[in-house]
Amino acid sequence: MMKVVGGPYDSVEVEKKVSLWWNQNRIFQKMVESKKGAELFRFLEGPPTVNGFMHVGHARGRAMKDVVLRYKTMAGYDVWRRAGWDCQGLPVELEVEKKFGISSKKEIEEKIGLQKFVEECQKLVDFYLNHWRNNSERLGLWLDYDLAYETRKRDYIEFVWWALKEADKKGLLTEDFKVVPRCPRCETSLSSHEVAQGYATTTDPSIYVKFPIQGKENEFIIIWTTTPWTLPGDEAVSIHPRNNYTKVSVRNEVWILAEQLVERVMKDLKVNQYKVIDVFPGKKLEGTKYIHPLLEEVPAQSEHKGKFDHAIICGEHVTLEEGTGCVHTAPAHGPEDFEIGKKYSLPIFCPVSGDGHFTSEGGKYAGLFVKESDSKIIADLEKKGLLLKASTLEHEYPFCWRCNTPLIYLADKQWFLKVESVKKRILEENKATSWVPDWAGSSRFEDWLANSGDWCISRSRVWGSPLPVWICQKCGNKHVVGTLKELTKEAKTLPENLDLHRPWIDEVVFKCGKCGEDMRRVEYVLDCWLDSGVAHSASIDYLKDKRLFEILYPYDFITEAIDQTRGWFYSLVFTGVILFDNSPYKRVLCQGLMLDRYGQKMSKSKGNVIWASEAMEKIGADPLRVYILWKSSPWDSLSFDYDETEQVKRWLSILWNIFSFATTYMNLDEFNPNELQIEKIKEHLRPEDRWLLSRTQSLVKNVTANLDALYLNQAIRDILTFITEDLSRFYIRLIRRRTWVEKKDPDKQAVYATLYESLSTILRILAPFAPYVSEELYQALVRSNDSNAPESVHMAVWPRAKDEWIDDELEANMALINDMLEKVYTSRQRAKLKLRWPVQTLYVSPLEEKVKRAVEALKEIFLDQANAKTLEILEAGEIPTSVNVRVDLNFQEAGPQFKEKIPEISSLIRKVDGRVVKQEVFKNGKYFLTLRNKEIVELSPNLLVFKEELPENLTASESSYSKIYLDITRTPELLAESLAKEVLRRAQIMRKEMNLKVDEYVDVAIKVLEDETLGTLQTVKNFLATEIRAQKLSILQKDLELSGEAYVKEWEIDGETITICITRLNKID
RNA sequence: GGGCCGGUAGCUCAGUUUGGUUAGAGCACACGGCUGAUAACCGUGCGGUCGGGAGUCCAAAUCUCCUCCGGCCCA
Repeated sequence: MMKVVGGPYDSVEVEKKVSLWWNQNRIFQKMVESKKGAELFRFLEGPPTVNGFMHVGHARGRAMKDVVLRYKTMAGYDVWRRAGWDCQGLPVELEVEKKFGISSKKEIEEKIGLQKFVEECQKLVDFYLNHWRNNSERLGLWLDYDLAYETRKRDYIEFVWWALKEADKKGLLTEDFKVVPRCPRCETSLSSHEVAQGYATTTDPSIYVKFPIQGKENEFIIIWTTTPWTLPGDEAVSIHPRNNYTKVSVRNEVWILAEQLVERVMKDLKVNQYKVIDVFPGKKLEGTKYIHPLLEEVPAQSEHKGKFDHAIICGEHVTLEEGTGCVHTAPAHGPEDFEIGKKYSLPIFCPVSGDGHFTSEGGKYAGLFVKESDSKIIADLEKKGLLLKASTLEHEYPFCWRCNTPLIYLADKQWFLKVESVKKRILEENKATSWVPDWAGSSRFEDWLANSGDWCISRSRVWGSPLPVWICQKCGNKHVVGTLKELTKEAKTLPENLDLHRPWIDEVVFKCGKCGEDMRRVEYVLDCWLDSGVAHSASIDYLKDKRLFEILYPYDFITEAIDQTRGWFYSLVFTGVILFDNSPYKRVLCQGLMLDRYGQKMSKSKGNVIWASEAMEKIGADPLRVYILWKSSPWDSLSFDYDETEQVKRWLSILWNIFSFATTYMNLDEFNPNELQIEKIKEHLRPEDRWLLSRTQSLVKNVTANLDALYLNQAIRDILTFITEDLSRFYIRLIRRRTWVEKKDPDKQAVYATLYESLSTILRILAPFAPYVSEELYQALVRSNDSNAPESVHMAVWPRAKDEWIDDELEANMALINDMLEKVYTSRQRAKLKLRWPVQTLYVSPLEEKVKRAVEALKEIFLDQANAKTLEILEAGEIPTSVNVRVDLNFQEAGPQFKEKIPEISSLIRKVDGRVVKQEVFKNGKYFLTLRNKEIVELSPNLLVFKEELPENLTASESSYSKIYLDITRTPELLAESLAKEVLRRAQIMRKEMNLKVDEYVDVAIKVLEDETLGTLQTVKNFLATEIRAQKLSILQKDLELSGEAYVKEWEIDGETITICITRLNKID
């Protein structure tokens, strides 16, 4: 027996029920089992950082993953879908710091202790990991969670080490300087993210300094700076190669600066008399040497004698918005300075230590805090006559977000993976990768790759994979550890039960192979992007057993948000090429970002974040998924708006109601889908049935193609349109009457077979998008009848489109019929004719031949839906005989052509029967008129105007395909039928209000006031009795005798009061 | 400053690859209708300088150039 889908659609309720059922019956495991041995589809899960909660943006990416994986599974693949979690990194540390009420690395070491701190990080990760797994499962994302990989696990870290050792063998692991923003008080470096949140307005010195040009008397290059303390570290002056520079004569001196800035600088320096003596492009200055302005104060500078040390160099980064266009360059104190310094092989001279004090290399300033040195340096410059002006400036400068200390940029030793030698391979591999959308790979990612520099992989933090590098304290010998085995075998001291994290790993000491001294670990941890970047192999036990690697690598598919261009997409391809010389992924779906309803980025500080758990509780996982997938292309940004999810819920409700309708009647009629397949009842299929079957197959075809192309929104949109337009709006409405027929009528059986076929197909293609509701409906419609059917819709086979069922002509004809029906409704509305009132005749005047064929083929549907008795199909361009057609000239067009002949032509053409002219014009494209002087005039359609004069009983409307005339004459028979339908409708409302079963019989009495009404109703008594399911039907003029079970209601119909009384026959149980 | 994405009705989006009839949907709003699957649904109406400017072309939302606004990434 068909299980009936009842009640209104309650997504949350359905999902609770289904997920319980899934768990109890181990459906996920069974699904996985059932695909063992099939062709593999290899998916690599990008591990979410398990820090913080899952928001709807995360849910979006996870919904996309799930759609693809479920689809591929149903399509017959054995899908590799191991879950993974990114556990380490700064965000976890920051949250733990907050928990302890501290805010710097220094405090971790001094107040908490590394061990306690790391243990707390582990606990926090446990907490969030649990949250993420629960919410992912609630969302319906089916991954293999039990075997999930975690970047904090021993085996995982071991692989990261192995990868670094491989990189080292290839000469790609190096130590180098990097300029990083640093808080001198917390003694820690800050990430760019941290820097961004600490900008504030502050007052700093603003000084102009003259740098004497070597070998020239009184010639200077003029620079401007707000950080005098960086002058001891100055190594060069940068100028823009393509901007013009000038030599300006001031008093007895020559100054060099950018042409464009001369006026402004002179004004600022209060120099009134000057003369520009030369103008030339900056490039010409390259290599010009100057004397370091603090050479005497900072003796270490005199050792810098390279080709470009203390020289003018060229840099595209030089702007002409402030200063002099000549930029003092200290490679150790600015990222841009550092970059250009490397290009010109300048020394990375950093006379400042991590706490912001000058070291002994700072000469005269040794021991001074940088900010305190500013005034001393200014005074020294003044003394030497090199200072042009010292004032102050208000500007934006970054401060430490924790302690509000101004940040300083310092060069620091860090570890890098070198990119140069592998870049070509990475670019090649990226070209071979399939990106959706294409531009994400071919433009955006390629641009990033082409411009990427060496990857700084070291972090001066605690909670991360430790850098596996040990350095000899004496001779500087370097030892990179690649495996645990190597560690345990070769270490000189090894703590018991070694945890690979800090602080335990820091206790491991090696003996130097060269000099025998102790080797200690370099106290860095690794960038967490390196952790996730090796997920391609670290997640599958590569070091222990390569079998999985051999079948999985490279993976078929990954999908993450567009911001992973610089993150995971990059770290994957980088490590893949380094280790295995190819990219770990073949295809990428790039996801857009999730914004709030106003298009603003969601952020905690704005307070506009929508958590996934909240959304799922509020609207349910299915509606959330469908909404997210439906609203925009996967790669476009999406503004999340709760109000809009209502629409999606309504659509799913329609689906639910369709099933409610279908299962109710199928159950009532004991329809058995297994006995009655389409093939068996083929000859009873009506055109609308064949149409629905055709539409269903077309839909399957489109959805499959869109899923293959990863146009997920197109796929779900097509499904939703089919459900609302084709099924609900059209087919169900059309076949409703056929389901009311008693007994096992083949015409009704055809409806059921058709509906069953279509609905069971829809469920399967909807399953990846809305897994819960699809399951619930599948269990009711399919599984309740067929114990041989797959246990779950997610174990069912993806439908293959049956081309032989697709009838393009039928679909096109039906579209034409619908177009015409719209016009009928328009006409009815104009004539104030309710659709419930039948009309006698409908004339169709097709404008194209195909319309005629469509109407002929689907005449019955057309009449039925239009509620008309007879249909007259006219020839193309023909007009019903009762319509008078008048023809006249289009004077605007005809005037210039015929000029003085116009009056005659006009009077002649008016006398002709317009119908004849119109038909002639329609057939031949022209009409010939003979004038009194025998001249023959050719009239083309654009010269003529036709005016139809409709008789009172006709109303007309026109579409691009046809013209429709409706005969609205109301005969007594039509009036009787109209009245019957009015009464019927009200009786049906009453039945519903009485909560009668659909097929329950009743007694009915109808009281009318007018004799005429009584007579009219008598003529349709049988019709009424059948439709209301009245065992006894009486139509009276006297008062009704009421029994206790009777339900009575008075109605106003066309100004007359009609009382309907319905009596229940069966007792209520 | 560079790269990429987007800008179409009050709102959310199609359409742009490949130029071609009157630029389409849904929501919202107004009016009307339908209803024994329906807290549903249907019709009609209202609503458009296709961000702006210039160009190419018989023809531009669509191609080219410039420009403005928003977003992401990089400097």
